[in-house]
Parts: sequence; structure tokens; C-alpha cells
Amino acid sequence: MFMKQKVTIEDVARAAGVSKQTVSRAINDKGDISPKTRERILALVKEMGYRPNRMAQAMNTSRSHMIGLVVPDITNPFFPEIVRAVQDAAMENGYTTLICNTENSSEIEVLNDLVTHGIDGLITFTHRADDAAVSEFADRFGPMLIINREFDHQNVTTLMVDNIGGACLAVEHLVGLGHETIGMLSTDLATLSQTRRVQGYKEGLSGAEIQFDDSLLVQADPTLAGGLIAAKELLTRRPDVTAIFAYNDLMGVGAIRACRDLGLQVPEDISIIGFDGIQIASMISPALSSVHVDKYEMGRKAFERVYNLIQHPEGSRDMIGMKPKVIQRESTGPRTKA
Amino acid sequence: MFMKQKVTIEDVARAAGVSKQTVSRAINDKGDISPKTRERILALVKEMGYRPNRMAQAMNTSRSHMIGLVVPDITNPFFPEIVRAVQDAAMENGYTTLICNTENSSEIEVLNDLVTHGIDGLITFTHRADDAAVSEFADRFGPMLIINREFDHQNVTTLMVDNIGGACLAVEHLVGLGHETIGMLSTDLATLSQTRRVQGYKEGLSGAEIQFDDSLLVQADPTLAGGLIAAKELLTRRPDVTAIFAYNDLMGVGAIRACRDLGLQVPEDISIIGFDGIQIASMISPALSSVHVDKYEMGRKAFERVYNLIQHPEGSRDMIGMKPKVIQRESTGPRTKA
DNA sequence: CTGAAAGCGCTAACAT
DNA sequence: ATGTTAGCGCTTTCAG
Repeated sequence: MFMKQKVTIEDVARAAGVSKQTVSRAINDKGDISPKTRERILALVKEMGYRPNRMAQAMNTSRSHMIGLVVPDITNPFFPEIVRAVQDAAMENGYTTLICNTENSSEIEVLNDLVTHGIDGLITFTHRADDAAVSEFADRFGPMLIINREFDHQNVTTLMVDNIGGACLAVEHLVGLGHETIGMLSTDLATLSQTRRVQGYKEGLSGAEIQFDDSLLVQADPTLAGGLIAAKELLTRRPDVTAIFAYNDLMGVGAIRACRDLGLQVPEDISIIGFDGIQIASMISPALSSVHVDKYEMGRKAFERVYNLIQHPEGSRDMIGMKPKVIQRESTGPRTKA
Repeated sequence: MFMKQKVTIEDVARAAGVSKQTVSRAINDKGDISPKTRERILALVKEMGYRPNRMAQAMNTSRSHMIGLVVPDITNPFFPEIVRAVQDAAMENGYTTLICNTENSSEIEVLNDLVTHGIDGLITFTHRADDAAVSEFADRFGPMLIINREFDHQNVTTLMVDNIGGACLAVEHLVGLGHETIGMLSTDLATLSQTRRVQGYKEGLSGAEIQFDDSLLVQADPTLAGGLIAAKELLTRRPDVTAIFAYNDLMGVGAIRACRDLGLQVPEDISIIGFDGIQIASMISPALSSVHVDKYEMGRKAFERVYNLIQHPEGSRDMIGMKPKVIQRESTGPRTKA
């Protein structure tokens, strides 16, 4: 026999000899209620193991206490750190997190589905869906924060890592070590992060008065395997490169592996720097230098902003910026090759 | 002005000139309804962008189409692969996943909270909460699967990796390479996985007629940092060890790093094998040998089983077993030291 | 301070 | 084949 719910507010009310309403007042610490009855009810609540049904609550209050979190690929270690931070912040505020992966599905579909579940707010890394669709969605669903995507439309709050600046820093770091022939491993996914990091890379080069050449840029999946393939491709095509800037740490780790497979020493023969600053990249040998993003702070900021939007749906939209910084570890060093 | 919901079944009904019930029948493809009206309604649904409110649906049907997934630490790469699999399977079946991290909270509290949100089923790695609490919870909430935890109580379905067998295989692998002084890096968390892997390690040793000694077992956090610390401790305490079995890959990667810091070559001086088979461990240098668990399959199986329990709440409880297997990569090799 | 009535959006069970 | 009534569990009125 399937029961609808163990113990309901009705049960508690009956047990306490009061109306449902009074119980409601007691548990929500609201309205006028005598301390005595409140305590009596609360004791009963505990004793009976009563917990209000959030869905029923949500139907009245329009607050489900759930937020949605949409990431492209949870298996990329960059995301779990953010997820973790969002989760922590959410829990502190009585919120639960609905997480979705979008790699294999329509992003907008996922967002709409999340809405049907009654989420109060949304944090999303939505890069594939086109602007119009996202914008239309944002008009319908207010309290959302979109990460690493840019909009002309002023109806959506964004959080952006300074990708151009970060990529620039990476190149400057390499140039500072004497490198002049610097390749980049990028991804074929046309995301803002991608465009911007490539742009920053080029700006970095021209800032150092180095000529960019198409053969220095190789594209592949933004994964370990992608980094491996792309690095091999680059090093075959341009054996003269002495330094590589990888789109993300995963590709950077793949690139280190590629060098090893090709019999090249890192950083003696080739310097490699990644982007993101994922934990594990700092523990491998050689430890990967990286343009570090504070993911925990990013997650917390994201939640805070959305939480704020939930409380003040009519508040204005804005853009939060985050500056990454270079952390040098072992994979980058002075140029030694002529 | 905050609206309860954009467009409701009522709106569609009005627009179609029928009752709510008819619309309900149309969208759920249920009961008797003339093809004509159905199509007319469905067209309207699409046009108006109507999506049923899942919470309202759930209140009637006791089906929220959400499942809960509880993991100890999403930043351990072992879990995202499982999360990914669960997510994929869930989505294929119209389910959305509520994910929680428990590292910093009371596990039972998290589970209870998930229930208030109306989840239909639950997959959890709950190891800290005591048996009585979990068992009591399982009695109240039927459709749950608990991973890597053992129960005498027959009220809960479990999925277990053969930790003893896996650890045994690891030791046998090392013994097969000629190692006789084999240390283990374990965790201080008293989980079933921990107990079992230590047990398997000891069984492996005695199977090879090697004497176990307390000094060969070091405990620390099951993380990169923990592995680093534990390995240094072990190698200082017992400079004669030629092989290490790490509780998980994270610790294994930390151990490789420790060896490097201590000037030891892997696998020439020390062989290291981990457990889990996380992706990134296969891409570092040297690539980590590991007792590999098929995490994607694990996630899918877990969802399938829970899905089944949701459909048949009165079905019997059982235990699903999974056999891990050794994958040799570069971090283990023949003993060279005398 | 407390209770009764109404309703959130939907579906189950019974009408017709 | 369609509509009506009732109710899921809760909170928001509005009465007292």
C-alpha cells in the first residue's frame, strides 16, 4: 500500500487538538500564537517526526526552496568545485540544489524542465543555446544567473571570469620566461570562454610584439583526451614551439602527457600553462602552472546573487566580474632551446 | 508583481473551451478523449507554452519525477562519473536529480530534507550515519538504494563493489611483480569500503604468505593531500617498502607525488596502485595502475534499480554486486630493490 | 490568539 | 467522450 504521506499537518493538528492553521503558525514561527501552544505543538512535531511537505508549501508560497544548477559536464573537475560551493551556500540558506548536465541534451529543454519542478532560482553555464532562446527564457524566468556568457539584453544577470585578461596573463607569463613561439590548445566549442581566451592569447602575443600564426592554434575537445591529441598535433606541426597555453587544465594535463609520449621534457623542452586551477593539476608531476580561478568563491557568489534575485525579483540585472591570476608551478620555466 | 504561474491548465482549458480534466487527459495521453479535441488541445498547449506544474502533479500522483542522489564529496572525481551516469539514466526516464553533498552535514538530515521535497527514490553513499538511523529511515522511505554499505536488516537494497576482492587483486598484482614489502595507504573514515579494502589487503598478504605488520598501514584523508602525507609517513617509517596500495586513486596520485618529492622513481623504486580507476589518473605520468570500478555502469545500475523500486514499492530488497578489476598502467612494475 | 473557508495546480473518481 | 466534484498538504485570507 502506497501512502501519500506519513504524517501531515492535519495529524499534528488533531493530536494537539488545534486547527491546521495553528500548527502552521507554530512551525513557521509566524503570526500570533501563544508561547504555550506553540511549544506544545513543536514538541508534538518533533515527537511525531512531522516535516512539512515542501511541495504543498511551495504551491501556496511560490517558494520551493530549490535552485537549479546547470553545468555542461560534471566530470570536468572544474565544475564539481563550483557545485560544491553552490551546494554549501544553498544549504546554509535552506536551499536544495537540482543539478543537471547538459552535454547530451537541449539546454533550453533542461532549463524549462527545471522550471516545471518549481525551482526558485537558477544558475547556469549555458553556452550552446542561442541568444534569442536564452533571452526569451530569461524574460519568463526571472531569478537566474548565467555564467561566462555575454548578453546585450539587459534582462539577465551574469557572472564572468575575465577570460581575455587571464589568457593575456598566461602569455605574458610565458613571454616573461623568454618564450617567443607559443602555441595554444583551444576547443572547438564556440563558447564565450573559448573565444575570449583565444582573443586574450592573441592580444598577449601582440602585446609582446610576437606575430600570431594560424598554425600555432589547434582545436580539440576541452578534455584530457582532447589535450593529448591537440598537443601532439601542434608539436608535430610546429616543432619549434617552446611553450603552450591550454584552454583549460584538463587539456594542459593531456598536453603534459603528450610531451612525455613524444620524449619531451616539461618544462625543460616545453613549458605548459593551463586555465582554471583545478586541484589535481597541482599534484601531478610536473605540477601544472595555471591561470587560476577561485571556483569556490565563484560558486558562493553565484548563489548569493541568485538568492538575492529570489528575494527581490524586480531588482536590476548586473554583471559580476572575477579576475583570475597566474599560479606558477612546475610546468613552466625559462626557455632553453635556441 | 510576482505571478504564481505563467499559464495553467485552467488557461488552456478556457482557451480550448473544455474542462481542465479534458486538458489533463490530452497531455497525459490517457482515458477516453476524441482524437480531434486532443490534437486541438495539444496544439494550444504548444502555442501557449504550457507546461504542467510538476509539484501540483506530484501532489495527486505521488510522483514528483525527482530522485535524490547523495554523495560524500562531489569534488572527488570518483563521484562525478557516477553522478553523470545516474543523470543520464534519469533523464532518459523523465527524471531529474537532486544532488547533495554530505561531507559537512548530518547525512540523515540531508536524506530527510530530500524526502520533504518529494523525491520518488533515493541513491545514497551514506557511510557515517549509524545503522539504526539508516535502517529507521529506510523503513519510512522505501525506494532507496544504498551504495557500499552493508546491512543485516533486509529492508534496504544495496549495491556493493567487491572491495575485499578488489584489494586482494591489487596485492596479488604487486606480489606477482615480485614485491614482498607492501604498504597500504588507508583512510581514517570508518566506512565499509575502508574496512573491506584493508581486509582485502591483509587477505592478499596472507594469501601470499607475507606477514602483515601495523607499521605498513598508514591512515589519512582519502584525498590528494591525504595521500601525499600518508605516503611520506609510510616511506619514512618503512624505507624498505617497494610497493604501495592506496585506498583510492586520489591517494595514489598523492603518493606518486610524495615519491617524487622524496626523490624516488615510480615504478623503478616504488610501485603504486590505487582503487577506483578515475579518468585523470590514467593521464598523469606515470599513469596510475588501479583497481578499476566501472562507475558509469554503477550509476546506471543504481538508477535502474531505484526506478524499479519506484514502480514496485513492494518488491523485495536485494544486493547488487560489482567486481572491480586491476588495470596495470605505468606506476607498477617489477621489484628492483634487493 | 485561534479557527473556518478558500484555493495553489493538478488528477482520481465518479458522474453524465 | 466529456464535465463535475473532491482532494493532495499546505498557507492565505478573513472571522471571530
